Amino acid sequence: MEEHGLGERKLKILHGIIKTYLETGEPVGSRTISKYTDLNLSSATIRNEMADLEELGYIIQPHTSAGRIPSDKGYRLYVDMLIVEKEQELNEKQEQMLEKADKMEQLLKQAAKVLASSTNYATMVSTPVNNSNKIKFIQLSMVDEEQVIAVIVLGGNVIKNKIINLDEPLSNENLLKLNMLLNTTLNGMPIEEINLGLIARLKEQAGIHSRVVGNVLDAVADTIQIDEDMQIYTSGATNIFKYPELSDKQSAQDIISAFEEKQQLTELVTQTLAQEENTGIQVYIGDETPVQNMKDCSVVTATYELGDGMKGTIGIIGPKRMDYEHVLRSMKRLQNELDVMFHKKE
Amino acid sequence: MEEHGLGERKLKILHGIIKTYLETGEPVGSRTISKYTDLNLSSATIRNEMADLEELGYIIQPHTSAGRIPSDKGYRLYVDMLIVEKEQELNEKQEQMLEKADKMEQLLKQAAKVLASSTNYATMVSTPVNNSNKIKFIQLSMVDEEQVIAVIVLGGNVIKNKIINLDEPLSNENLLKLNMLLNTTLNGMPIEEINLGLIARLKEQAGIHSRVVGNVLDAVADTIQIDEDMQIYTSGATNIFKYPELSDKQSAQDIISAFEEKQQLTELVTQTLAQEENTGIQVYIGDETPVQNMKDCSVVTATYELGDGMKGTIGIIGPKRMDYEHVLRSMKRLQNELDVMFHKKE
DNA sequence: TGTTAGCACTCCTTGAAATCGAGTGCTAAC
DNA sequence: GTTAGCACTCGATTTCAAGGAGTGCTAACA
Repeated sequence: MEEHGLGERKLKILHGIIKTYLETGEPVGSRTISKYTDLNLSSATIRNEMADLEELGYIIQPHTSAGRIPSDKGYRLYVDMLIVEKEQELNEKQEQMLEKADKMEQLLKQAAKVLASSTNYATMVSTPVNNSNKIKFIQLSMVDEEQVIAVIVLGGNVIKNKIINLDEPLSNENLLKLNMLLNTTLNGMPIEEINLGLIARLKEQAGIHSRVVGNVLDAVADTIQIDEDMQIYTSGATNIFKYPELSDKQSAQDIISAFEEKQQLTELVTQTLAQEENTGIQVYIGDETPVQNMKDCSVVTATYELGDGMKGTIGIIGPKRMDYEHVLRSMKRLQNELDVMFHKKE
Repeated sequence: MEEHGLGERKLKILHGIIKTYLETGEPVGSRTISKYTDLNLSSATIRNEMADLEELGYIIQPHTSAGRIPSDKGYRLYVDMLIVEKEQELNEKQEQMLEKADKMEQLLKQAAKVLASSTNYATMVSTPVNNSNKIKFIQLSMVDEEQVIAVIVLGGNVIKNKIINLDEPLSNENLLKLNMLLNTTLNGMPIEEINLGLIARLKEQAGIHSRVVGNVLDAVADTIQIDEDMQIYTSGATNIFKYPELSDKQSAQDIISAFEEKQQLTELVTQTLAQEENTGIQVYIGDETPVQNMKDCSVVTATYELGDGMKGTIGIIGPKRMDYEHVLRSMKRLQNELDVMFHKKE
């Protein structure tokens, strides 16, 4: 994690300050710490240590005659210690808090809701996306004289469709040929290998019918390529109003529009998925966050997996004085639960 | 609309008060009206009239020494007048503000966004739902030994799928039979006619294979029935922060969670669609709204149609001092635009 | 040398009092 | 019926004083 070079005592004091501040949201003074910790030191001594901690950048004094609040650096140290500590106690007993829901979509929505209400922060859950997925099934069928429907199933049973409007008739015979061609060529193929070159070759092989066939192939390629199908479900955005430091108009507006417009959350997910961490859990404090709108918050993300290279992200957004302990625990639990659920379902 | 029995002059004064209040959001005094209107009356006279209007319940005095603000009743009168007035000028020239987007989903999202940014209110757009839709195409295909995919296309090109896990193998022959059966029976059938009785009859006809076949049929029926597929897209929820009267924590929280949880919006849509209005545009002021969380707002909804009985809803949520004129105009325009777009696309 | 008591000082918070001003209702005159 | 004039009301804003939490520093203590 990091060299901090703080003595035991300074560490304890810092810990005390952060812990207290997490609860109260008010700057914490020397007297409080003096009584709170088991150090048996007078407030004066604490004051001296605090002065040091401030100089080292771990805490901040909002104004001369106020107590201290943690800086981002302080939070960071605290969280890092916490993560180390928590990694020990793996495989914690996990209750089943999620009812079974037969649709994944429902399940994830519910997960977000449960997480939000159990933490009192804003949450998001993304549907899993495939960085490297394979085509499992592909088929064209006539709907009527003017329309063909393409159905494609990817690994993880992701289904994609497209209705293709024909501008000239396509014989049953040709449809059959096309289906054969598509199946022999594309079946089992990872989608990232499907590119313009391949499509061109396919068109060539399809031979003389190239105009209609070409259109159909283009449509198919298009359908596969577009992977905007990551959905993000959010819940508890209004929880931020529980924290005065995020409740002023500007902050609230920033955070909530990030939640509504989803664009920024998508980036957050992408970035999270890209980063390969051992535990799969990441904590962004203040400016560390990839989402500019949330620079006054802390963001905790976790990755869950489905196999087949499908991965999704869970996220919690709250004030910097977040109950990191609880959040990390909840995260880990949900992460496990999702893993279990999805592997059961396969 | 309603008997109000107000004289020309009182009406003009009320109109002036509302109009001014819409712009400023501040209680409006007699002097302002005296100067604003073309009545050429002194503030004293206006004051007398105002006292009358207050007694009649059209305006309210927040406290003794303040100007007047419109009551819900006042707004109602204003809006009703406006609607009558606007119905005259149908078929107004409409600009194309929406770029073509080939996916309906994209189109609707964009519509919400455009509407939000052009009005500065919060907006929602629902995807169309079918009260009475017909099956246009239905097909089962083998994905592999253990899975069958059902693809169903409804009128309006709504596509539904379901992957069905087989617990015992299904021969190609039987699959073929099933497909034939499904097509002869269900094709062209309105979905509301598909019920348990029909399914039972189908199962009977399918004969001896009843176990596998039964499961498949159940799954198909299930897929069709579930019409939770109405999506609601929202935009500009944070616009409410532009209006101080909706910016306090409680109101903001109420409104925004209604927007996030969608549940209440769904009810709003359902209710709107149920109500058959000539123009398709409805205005709910304050307590009139079906959504409890929005009782301090005005809600304007409009219905758009796709033919085939597919209908969707557009909604605008803003403060009671909404620019009704502009909103009604925008609504009507968007309504038309959507109609045009969708009918073009068929 | 590290710890602590004591004290002057800072500066935010709270609340009361003073002031301001927009707007009213009423009366009397036109 | 309309209007000018005036006393009055009452929320909003500003001002000011007190209160108090917390600090930094110094000097004494173990």
